[in-house]
Amino acid sequence: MEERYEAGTVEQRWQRFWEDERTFRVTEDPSRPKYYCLEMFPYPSGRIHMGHVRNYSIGDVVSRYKRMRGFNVLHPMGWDSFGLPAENAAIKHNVHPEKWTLENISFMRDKQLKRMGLSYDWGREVTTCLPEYYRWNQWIFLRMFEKGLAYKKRSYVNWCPSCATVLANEQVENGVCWRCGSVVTHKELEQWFFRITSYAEELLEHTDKLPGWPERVLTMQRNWIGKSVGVEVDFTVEGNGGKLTIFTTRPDTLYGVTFMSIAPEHPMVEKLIQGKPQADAVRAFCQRVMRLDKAVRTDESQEKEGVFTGAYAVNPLNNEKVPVWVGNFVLMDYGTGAIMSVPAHDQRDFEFAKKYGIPVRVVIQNAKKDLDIAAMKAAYIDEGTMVGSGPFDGTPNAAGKEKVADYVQERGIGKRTVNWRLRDWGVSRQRYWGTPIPIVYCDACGTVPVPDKDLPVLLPTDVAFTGKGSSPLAESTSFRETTCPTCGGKARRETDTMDTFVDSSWYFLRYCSPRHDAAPFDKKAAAYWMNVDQYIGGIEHAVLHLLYARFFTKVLRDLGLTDVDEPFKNLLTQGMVIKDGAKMSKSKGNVVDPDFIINKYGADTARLFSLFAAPPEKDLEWSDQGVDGAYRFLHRVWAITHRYHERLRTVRAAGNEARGDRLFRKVHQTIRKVTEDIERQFQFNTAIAAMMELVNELYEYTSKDLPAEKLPIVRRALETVALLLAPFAPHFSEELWRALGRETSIAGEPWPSFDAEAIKESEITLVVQVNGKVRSKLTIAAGLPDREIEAAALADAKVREHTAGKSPKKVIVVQGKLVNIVV
RNA sequence: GCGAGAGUGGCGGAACUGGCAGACGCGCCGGUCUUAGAAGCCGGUGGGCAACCGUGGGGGUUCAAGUCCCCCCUCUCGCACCA
Repeated sequence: MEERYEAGTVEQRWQRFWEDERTFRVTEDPSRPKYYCLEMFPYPSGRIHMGHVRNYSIGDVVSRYKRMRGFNVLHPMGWDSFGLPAENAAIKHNVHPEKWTLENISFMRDKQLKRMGLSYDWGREVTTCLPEYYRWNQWIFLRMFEKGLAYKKRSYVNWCPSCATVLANEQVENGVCWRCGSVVTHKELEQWFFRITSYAEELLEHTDKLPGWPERVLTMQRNWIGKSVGVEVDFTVEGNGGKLTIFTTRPDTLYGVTFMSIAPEHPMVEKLIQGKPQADAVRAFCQRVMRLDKAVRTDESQEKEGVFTGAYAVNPLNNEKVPVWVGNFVLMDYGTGAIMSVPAHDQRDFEFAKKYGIPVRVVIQNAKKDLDIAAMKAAYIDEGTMVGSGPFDGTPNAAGKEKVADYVQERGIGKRTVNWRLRDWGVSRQRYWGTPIPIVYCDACGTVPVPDKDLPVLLPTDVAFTGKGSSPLAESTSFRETTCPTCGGKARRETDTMDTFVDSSWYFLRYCSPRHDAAPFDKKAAAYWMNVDQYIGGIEHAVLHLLYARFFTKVLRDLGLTDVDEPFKNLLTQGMVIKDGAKMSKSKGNVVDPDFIINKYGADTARLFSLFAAPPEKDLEWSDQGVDGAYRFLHRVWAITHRYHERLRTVRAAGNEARGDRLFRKVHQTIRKVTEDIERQFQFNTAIAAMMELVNELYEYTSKDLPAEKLPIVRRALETVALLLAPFAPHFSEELWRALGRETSIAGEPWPSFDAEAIKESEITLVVQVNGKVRSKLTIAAGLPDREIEAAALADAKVREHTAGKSPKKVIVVQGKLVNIVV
């Protein structure tokens, strides 16, 4: 053993060892319990950042710990490698996206991740931009197409005029493109969609079956899915006999309707204004509203405006005639694009009615105090009794909701419905660097799926990246022109590619059998490994990726490929790494480069610090001095091991015979503490603190000349430190283990167990309080009865001082903790 | 506005079912070693001269409250014209 700890040499040695020994390669083994630990795979941007270091350090502790506990641990890594940055690099630096991506991957894998000493089974690496992976995206797409889960429709989408592509909702930040800052516009395009709404109900219901997920993520998903139960009711348009269908969650207020509002895009608008004097004004209004960007339009602070169409609709419940307005706040893509307005019981309708002088009619009466329309300053939205509602008068409104719904349904003027906020998932992207959509358009046969035998539809490499016009695929004649698989005639390929979220929606299944070439994954392998026991990643994917992955898992289950309903059993959302109180970013100049830290201190220090500075789910404030502290701790462990390793060569580690020894007790207390902290929600920071305490105790224990008979206890302590530290600072621990004369790899050693008997203290220190204030401390034998403890406390000199001769009114004894004397 | 989470020394953070607030680390102060310094090692470190006071503020329950209850303030994150 070297006298000084040189992280670089140590880490290289063990990284080579693990690689040569194939230490972390795994296969299915039904005789052992499996554990699947997964961190969200990275986009190969070129360099890892501190967020990755933290994410992978957390996952690696979990994996190595579970491994030491005897689990067969699947811990894979791969690359989410399709996406815009590669293409932008191509335009800017004239390098092909594939070359750029693959080079980034080898750099990040070989020069960065492998230097962190992560226990990945690199034999399972998955790279989504390779045909062997994306052909299965295409295969799954075709299965979904067959089941009607993938379909094409015209719709309005976010469009960045400068990047010349559709943007996903998440790529639009405050109405501008996340990448170039251009104002995002809307464009009506024919796009492919996945029918995620077919699974809305199950996606929502199963949020109750994920106790291992953070509540806030589940809440975000529930909000996003946005289930809303209500009724559709048909209003007849007076005069032209047309029908206006509205959706409402408040059928109990149907008798209070005083006007209707429809979206400017509503197909009925033209019909309603036909021949009316208002026609031009309405058209102008609609034009003006529709021109606005979605972000502006749906901003709540946007003034609520409307215009009367001149038409009237008839309320089917009371046959009353109410005016139909066009409102700028009515959305065509939610519900039916038309609403009934009840100003007395809806705040927005109330404001609108006040603004335009529309009548207000109370139909839900407040039981405590009658509502007075003239005095009302806001809509009454609380519970009450139905009034002015014909046959329903006197019904409590909660029950009224059901009764009116039944009534409407019986009379055939409407039906119960459920509306979802969740939209179908638009997956088309007008970009090159993604999975080609396996569809061919033939003038004779229409939309034709590419047959399985022709998969993969390869991305052509000989395309031009100009950054102008349409996407390189659309410009590529050789790609676009093909023959129809059905009739053999001339046909053209779909030139859009798939959203990269498709890639990440099932990669965790691919890891189970990454080289399988008959299906996306081997069913048996997946049955053994799935589901993911622990998934770890950033909160930013709370809705998108995590919802899509859940959706895909259910689709694949329904295709008979897997039996699991949910992909991720437990989810840990780790906090951000921040510096000087702000997220690390180039523009703020507060970025800490992982390479720099690893070169200077080694990976073990980088890992240890990022685990020690904060609990995993909280933000971590980066501190250069804190890193020094972690480094110093490893040096301390190294130094004391070095001091004893020669003398310990022939010494066996102490066992039960050492019970009662101070250090031996601390060893076992530490095993318990570290084990509990890992098991209890991965509290690595306190686990590391406990190891530091043990090392501090060890220094104190050895500070005076140590008799030879204590050496077995020192050996036990050092071996335990090495074992407990193994998941956290793996290279370092291997080296200690070797220095202590052990020949095995510590990564395969069983996790130490503690001896409950050894933990027990023979003497305990009790706090003695007088009237709740600490006045003295008592060191007594453990396990004395309350009576004796009380007597000892009352006899204490300092206690007598504070009780001043008064006799105690009450004495509380809490075993092992304190005595409180009340006078 | 609604929902979730948080507020503890100079800093990051501990404190299991109410039971010594501040574990551990950083920083700072002192000692040792050294010609000197760095590193290491050892000791100290919430405030206050003290009685005492201290976990965002104010009430309460309790022998005992960071922890439980009520009211309020601040911050972070999500949702937010969804009919």
